[in-house]
Amino acid sequence: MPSEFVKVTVDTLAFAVQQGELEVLLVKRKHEPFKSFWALPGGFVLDSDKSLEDAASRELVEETNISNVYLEQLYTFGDTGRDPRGRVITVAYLALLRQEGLELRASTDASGVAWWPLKELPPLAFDHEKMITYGAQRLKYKIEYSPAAFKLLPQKFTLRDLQTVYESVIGKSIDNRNFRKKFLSSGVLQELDETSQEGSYRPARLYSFSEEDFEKLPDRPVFVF
Amino acid sequence: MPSEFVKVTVDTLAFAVQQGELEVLLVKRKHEPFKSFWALPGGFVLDSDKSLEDAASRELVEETNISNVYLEQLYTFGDTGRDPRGRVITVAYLALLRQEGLELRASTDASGVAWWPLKELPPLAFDHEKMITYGAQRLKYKIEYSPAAFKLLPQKFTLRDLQTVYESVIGKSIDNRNFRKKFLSSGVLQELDETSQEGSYRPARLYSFSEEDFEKLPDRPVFVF
DNA sequence: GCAAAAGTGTTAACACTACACCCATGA
DNA sequence: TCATGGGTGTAGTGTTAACACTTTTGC
Repeated sequence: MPSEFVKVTVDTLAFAVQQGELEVLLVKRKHEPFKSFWALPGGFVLDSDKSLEDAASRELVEETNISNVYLEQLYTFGDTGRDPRGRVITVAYLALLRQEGLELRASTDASGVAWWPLKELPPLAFDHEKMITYGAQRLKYKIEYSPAAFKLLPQKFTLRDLQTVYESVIGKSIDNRNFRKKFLSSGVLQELDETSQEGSYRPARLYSFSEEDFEKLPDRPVFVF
Repeated sequence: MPSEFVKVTVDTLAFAVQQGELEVLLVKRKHEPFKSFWALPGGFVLDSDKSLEDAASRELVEETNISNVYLEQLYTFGDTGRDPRGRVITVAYLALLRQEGLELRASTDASGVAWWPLKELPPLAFDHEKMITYGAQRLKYKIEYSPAAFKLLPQKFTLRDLQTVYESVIGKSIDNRNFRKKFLSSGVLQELDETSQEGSYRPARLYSFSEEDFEKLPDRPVFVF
């Protein structure tokens, strides 16, 4: 076989925030190598995949039963020595999900599928720990200049929910008055006529994110550093 | 051959600013497909390449004689139909260069190597025009929040040089008083005891970029949108 | 009326924008 | 002395950070 042929896989880093914790979706491997280690869902790119994103999407459905998610290319890992079986180049994708309503189901190739808090990851297959560290870092930047946070929330959410997402992702607490002011004046939130009732205390107003209003925002100023 | 084996190439988008114009480095193809079209320098990843970046670096030397450049991964293109010969996945790299002092030399596989202004690109092979458009956009963002501009300049440069780089990349003119204020107060420039003499007018002070001072800057504030 | 989380305003420091003229040099 | 690009300051506006108490609800 000519040496320029290599194996290419796509792996997906699916993140979600649950109870104020940033979590990532992992599957438990049933076969060697790294049998019974946890790993990112993913697999080989096939000729039938029209695009790399299609391949990632197909693997995500097969291995976790999650479909119809927003995927964004993260990085391509291609150092030698990543896989004991030989050179494998992996294109990593980022997915941002709301956990509620998902029905995880492991494929027959896996002995489990589960959300893991980033702070308590199990031993991982291949270089997947490095990949997750990289992805979490990218998400941290991304949430600051893009509306990524809203992909981690249901359509209707409270300002507290939104703040919790930011705090989980960036790993710091934020002043709630400044946070609310910022978002209420940003023009990307629509105040709904509904409240959420979570306990025996004051109900919180619900908001939704307005994609159209976000697009209308002027470009940010030059020279941010 | 099992279908999960595919061909992978690395292509490099090498940018430089010359006379206030953002330019990209291209090579003229000697062979089919796209014979005599201009294309990005690049080629197949080999087993002997320890990393994708090594592969990009090796190809850049082979095809243009440029070595020792800073490379950064840009994006991986993998749709079907990119290459008439079959599925090819391409990992694109970004290189930021100063043109001065480079000795371009085409490989025997190419019939030319040259810098082309982004505004006057020739017809390009494969989907390379799309790749260049994407790379230019990324550079535009990148220059705003990172010290990328300094990679496009010699070690010693005038504030006018720096401003020209910014203006070429973002495609807009900038108020020179505000620009100077911004950078002089940013703490990343070191004023040198030298001036540059370019014509029969006032010589301009030279500065250098201080990587260490840049690293010392505090993290930018949260929520930039 | 108590427990729990929702919601609210002001001030001071800093950063950004807009804008037009004088300065230093070589020829 | 002139032509050329180098270099400078200020006022107004907007943005951010710091900071603590009142309100609403169910029980």
